[in-house]
Amino acid sequence: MANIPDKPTLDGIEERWAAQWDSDDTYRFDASAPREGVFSIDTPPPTVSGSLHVGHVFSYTHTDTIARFQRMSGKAVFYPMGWDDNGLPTERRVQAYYGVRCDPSQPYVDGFQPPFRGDPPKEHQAIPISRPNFLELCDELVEIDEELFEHLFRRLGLSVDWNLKYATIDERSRRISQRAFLRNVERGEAYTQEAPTLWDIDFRTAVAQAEVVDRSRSGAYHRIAFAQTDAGPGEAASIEIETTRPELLAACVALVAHPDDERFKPHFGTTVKVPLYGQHVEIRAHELAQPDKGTGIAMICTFGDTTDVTWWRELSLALRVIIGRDGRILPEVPAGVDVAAYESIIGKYPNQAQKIVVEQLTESGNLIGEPRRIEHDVKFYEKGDRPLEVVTSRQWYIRNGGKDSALRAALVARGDEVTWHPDHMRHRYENWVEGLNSDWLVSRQRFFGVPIPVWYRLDDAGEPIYDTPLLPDEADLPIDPSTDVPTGFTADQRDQPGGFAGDPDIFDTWATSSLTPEIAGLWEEDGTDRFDRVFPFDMRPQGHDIIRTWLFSTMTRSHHEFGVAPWGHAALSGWILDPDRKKMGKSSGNAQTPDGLLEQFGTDAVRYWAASGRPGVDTTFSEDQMKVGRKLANKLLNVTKFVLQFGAPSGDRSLDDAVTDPIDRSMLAKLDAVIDDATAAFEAFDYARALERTEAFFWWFCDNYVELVKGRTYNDERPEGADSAKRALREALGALQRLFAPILPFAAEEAWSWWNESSIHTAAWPTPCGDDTTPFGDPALADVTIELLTQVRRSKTEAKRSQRAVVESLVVTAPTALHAAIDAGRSDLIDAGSVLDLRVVEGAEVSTTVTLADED
RNA sequence: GGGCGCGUAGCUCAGUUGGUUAGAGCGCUACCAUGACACGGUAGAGGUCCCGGGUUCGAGUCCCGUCGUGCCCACCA
Repeated sequence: MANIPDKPTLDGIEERWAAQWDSDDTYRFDASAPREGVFSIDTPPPTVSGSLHVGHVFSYTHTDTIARFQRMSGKAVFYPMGWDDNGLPTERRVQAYYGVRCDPSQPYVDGFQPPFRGDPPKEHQAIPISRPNFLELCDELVEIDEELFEHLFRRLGLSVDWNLKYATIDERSRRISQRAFLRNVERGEAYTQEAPTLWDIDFRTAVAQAEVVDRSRSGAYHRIAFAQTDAGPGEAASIEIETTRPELLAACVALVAHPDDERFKPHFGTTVKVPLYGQHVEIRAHELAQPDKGTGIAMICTFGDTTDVTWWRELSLALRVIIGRDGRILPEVPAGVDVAAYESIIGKYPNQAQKIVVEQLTESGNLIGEPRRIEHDVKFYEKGDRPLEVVTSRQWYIRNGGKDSALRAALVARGDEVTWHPDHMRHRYENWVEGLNSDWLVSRQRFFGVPIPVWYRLDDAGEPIYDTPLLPDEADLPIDPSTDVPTGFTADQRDQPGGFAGDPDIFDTWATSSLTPEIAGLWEEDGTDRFDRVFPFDMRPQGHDIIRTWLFSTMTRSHHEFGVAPWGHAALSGWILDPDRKKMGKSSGNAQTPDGLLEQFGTDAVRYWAASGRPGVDTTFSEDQMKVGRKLANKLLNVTKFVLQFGAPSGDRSLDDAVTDPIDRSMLAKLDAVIDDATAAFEAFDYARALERTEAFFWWFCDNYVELVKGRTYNDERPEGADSAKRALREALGALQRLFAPILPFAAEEAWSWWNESSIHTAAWPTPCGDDTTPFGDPALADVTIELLTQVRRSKTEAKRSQRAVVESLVVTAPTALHAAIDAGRSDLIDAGSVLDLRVVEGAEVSTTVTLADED
């Protein structure tokens, strides 16, 4: 065709084809397709917090290969893109970018301009601004970041339908998030409760179990003597405990030992006096106390850790709270605690208070021996910098089986409705669900997020009545209870006794992103039947690190709302490892920028590397693999040019009639097996296997088959043979281009465009030429001739001669059974090997004798 | 402590119901300007499949165990 360039090149094809696909709407979802004709993808909305890294390129490429395969297989592919922009990451980025911080007590400033737009100097003190001003800046920055993300994803060639874009903070997401929550409230699946929870003192918000991580920190065991208040004659006068948190002595409410521990059995029910602070606490028994830990008896404080919470609750202990929401020791002296001693630690952070308390204990003689240094794991918020504290606060929860074994079992069973890729990832899900010990805490004391859509009546004293929250009508969603007024009230009743108050909190990010199927699928949005056409989704792609958060929370919401799993397949991507086998990430400072890689190697080359990582397997970052991908894409262009150059076969015959040469039929039979394998692999979400099979065949095709038959295509004296080869070459080429299209969308489209009118990405997925009952040819036949060709090549290489060197005589020894096969490739072998004389003789083993002509 | 992976050529990895002489790419070595491709081509060297048992006619593949390595969870007085 006329469109073949003289010099095929990969340079610039990304911009050209991305623009073409955009203007042609190549990837637009057919909204009229029936459910069974749809392949729907619950795309992970990336956190928009500044920059993309190689991990994004890796996992999004995997999904895209599946999307492209399904599209070519005839499905209407529903492939949306969302931005997860609500929540803490955005707040943090806004603070860092503009040099501000949110202070809800500040008044709104109309037309506020931040002091900086990007990179405030280090010494800059963040200026406090009102919540509405802060939210405006969030909206502004999110828009900038989202443009960068979209640009990269387009450059990466994702076949997303960009008309299906959403953001987790946009109006639709807020409406759906609030609607789903209100349904949970109505059905009793969501509830509010005042209880001790893990609390980040810097972000000043509660955090959920799923967001807690352990980090190793150094600490010390302090052995402390508690005086017994009612020791009998001759008994030890004190009981010693060990603790890593002596600063919590003032919060001590009991000591606890195991009920079977003979050492302490006599003391259960007696009391001791807490050093320094003087409060009397009882010695209690509880199964959770471990005889082999420390001295075998522990102090219970309200609250040092989550075990304390359990003890406090189950033993019905008193409450002595000393740590405030800002992490400092509270000014109020707890009941029974010595005022003078307590005053010395008021206002201190725990680590500061610990120093003071240890000094005081040393002076008082209650510290036994030297503190013993240890390394131990401490709970942190995954985004936080200081250890979590336990703070009592009122929060909203959604039931997730953490406190209900029947629900837990039901959610585990939902996991069985999903096909996991790879299968072993299901264990991570089950493991997590079975290990839950609390409900899902969804409220956060933050600013940029979906508001919790409830108000509370205030009693005559102005205290909220939490038991009967005031709920909005669904028709009014989304609402913001801090500005909207509940039905039956007027704005001037806000925060007045007898009036109402809005819930000040927002939802955690996961509470909204757990609804991505509903958001992308327009669940119960007016004027659309979209949801019925896409839900349950076919595919949920995501990283295995967020099984416990995103995957599980989505499952929970779908279980409550619809009673089904939200997708049929969950495809888990692995990590990127740097060459030292460590996880690559921003934190380790070794992340390559995706833009740089795409620029340096080309998109297809980077995608090739990504697609060579097996599903769910951690994959080494490898520029070498990208070079291989570059080479492959380049080869695809060049072999296309070469094959098309031969021209089309004459006549208009069927494939079966046109391809007469057994060697050609053998090649196409081999191709059939590849098509079958690649198709099965893609259907099973194994893009890597599909690529591997296709690639292996492709190189065999280029290096052996094309070399073998090219002489025949030039041979005007054998038009039948030439036509057979040309037809077979084109058949294989078209199939190969389509097999590669999901992985190398740009090179495949470029090569395809030289001889086809419409996009390869909407072309039909290739099907085999033959079938099981009537194979198109004998796949092994061509191998016989190619083995002989290889031996001829070897002779030339060993003689250090050019492959073009003339073979004066080639004598092939082979058993009679192979003679027919050798004969089938005889003329091709003579052409490809530059053989003057070929003789075949009978012999048990295959061997060749090659006699090269002298050099000129 | 519990769960789940992984250990095959110098490197990165395939190896699908157990079956002739264990594969690929990169790298390495030697060679080749041959009708598209030097971002090319041809060929070569290179492996006690972590180790030890067992099942089997036959084990890289199945079973048991050891070691190494990674992730998740629990415990963290």
